[in-house]
Amino acid sequence: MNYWLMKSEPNAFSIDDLEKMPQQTEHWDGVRNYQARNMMRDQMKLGDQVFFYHSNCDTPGIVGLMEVVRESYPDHTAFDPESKYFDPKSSPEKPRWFMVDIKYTRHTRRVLSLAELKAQELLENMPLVRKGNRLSIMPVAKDEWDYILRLEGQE
DNA sequence: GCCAACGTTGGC
DNA sequence: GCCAACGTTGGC
Repeated sequence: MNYWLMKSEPNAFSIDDLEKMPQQTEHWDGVRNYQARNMMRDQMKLGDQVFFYHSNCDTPGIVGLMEVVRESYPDHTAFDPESKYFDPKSSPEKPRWFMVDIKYTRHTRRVLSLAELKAQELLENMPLVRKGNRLSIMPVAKDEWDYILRLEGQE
């Protein structure tokens, strides 16, 4: 099993929005970065566990847990000229962009802020806390995953 | 293939 | 709102 972290701006789509979706499930569309796409397309598997991260907000940080419930398939928003994610270079015959389906598991008991994560020596190798990293999807090592869940239990 | 210009991300 | 860090684009 793999572990991941996925970012979303809560203004656009928050953990609360995900919880309210039918089946508490939504497709993770709009990824337009090749590195992120490749991980999603090639490595995200059914049952993989995912941290939901709120970016570009008052307190950026991990706010919940989710699970991959459908492996990658073409991102149809790329085919829609009305969509802000439209990409004329992607077509149903030759899709360029992909998405997975994600299901809500739970909120974390508290927000694990970026500031708190940055203060953890054991997390210093996470791309998340490294300067200039802009990946919207990134792998999380199992020991990092476990460490963060233990951190959640502390006040 | 190089690289300047430009656009985006995202913390602060 | 600012700006650093990147990624992408396109002229040459």
